[in-house]
Amino acid sequence: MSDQEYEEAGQGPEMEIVHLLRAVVVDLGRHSARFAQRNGMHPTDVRALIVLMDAARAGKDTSAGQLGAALGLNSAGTTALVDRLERAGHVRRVRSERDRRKVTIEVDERAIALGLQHFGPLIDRAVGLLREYDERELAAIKGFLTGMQEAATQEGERADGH
Amino acid sequence: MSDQEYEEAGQGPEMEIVHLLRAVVVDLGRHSARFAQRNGMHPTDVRALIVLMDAARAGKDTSAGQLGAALGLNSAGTTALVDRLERAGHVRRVRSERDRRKVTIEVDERAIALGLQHFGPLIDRAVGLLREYDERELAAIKGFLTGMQEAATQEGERADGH
DNA sequence: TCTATTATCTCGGCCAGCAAGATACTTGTT
DNA sequence: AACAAGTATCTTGCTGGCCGAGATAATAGA
Repeated sequence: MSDQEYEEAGQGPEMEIVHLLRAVVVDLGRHSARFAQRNGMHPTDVRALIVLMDAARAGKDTSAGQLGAALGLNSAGTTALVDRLERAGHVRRVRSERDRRKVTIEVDERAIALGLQHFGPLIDRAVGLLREYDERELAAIKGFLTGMQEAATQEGERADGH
Repeated sequence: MSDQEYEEAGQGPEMEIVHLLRAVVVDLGRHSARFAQRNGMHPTDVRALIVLMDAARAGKDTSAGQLGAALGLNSAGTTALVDRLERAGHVRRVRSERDRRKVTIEVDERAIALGLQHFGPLIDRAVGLLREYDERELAAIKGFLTGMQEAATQEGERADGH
């Protein structure tokens, strides 16, 4: 981004959308934070449940180590996280049969229901919004989001020296 | 969201975009977290700088209290936050002339340069992506993001009992 | 002036996460 | 089988962000 482009930030139609996306990220973050606080959880706990439920939807088990890696926690932090979630009844620890060092984390059905109760209305609104668009418009939205996702992950790899 | 809709989650074209948006939020969050860690900062510190720079772009001063309120911190946490940022040289405390109780927080030019260095490439990619779309497609992207922002904030108010 | 209000800071404590090491299990080698 | 090395998780002790309560200082109204 050149200095000149920065001077114009917030003015062009493209920059307006960039700022809008950032605002959406912030506001959705706040939405998650409210869910966390309302249920006596921390942001990390919510992120953990999302990771676990994503894996479950894909039909995969998640071990404690995988969960910690996905969240960027070390082993001690991961143990503390799972302790909190288990104490709150949101997940269960299950020793793996094959490799008895492993602990797979299972999400409790009530935690899923709790999440649906909070995020359901927001998802409904999103689906309702998207139903108003035709195929070309949906492709544009999808293309932009996909591009931003790639950019966000690639920028990270680039700057990390991978 | 009905149970039936949940069963179908991830399958319809609308739900695909919903999951995509969530993934974008997560990945952009990670991108910010990298910036934070690379500069010895915490996520809150980055959020604070964004709040301060947004206000500055709008031509407004930000007091310590306003900053804390925007981040959901109490006064003790806000003081500690500004202490950290000031110690790192990212901001300056300036006593207001009119109301000498107030402390306005000014962002140092080097912090702005640091932010541009990190987020600039990502913004460039976003602008580049958006330049490929025509007006109707841009309107669709903008409309969807605006709708999601409204939904995220309104859901919060609703459930908070406002 | 006296009181109430507002803005920030100070103090003490809680708790999430880290670093280092312990424990338990698995795998590869002999 | 026995031993060493590797792997997954847990334990311990500590750091530091944030909170609650209260102190300090400045402004505003009667």
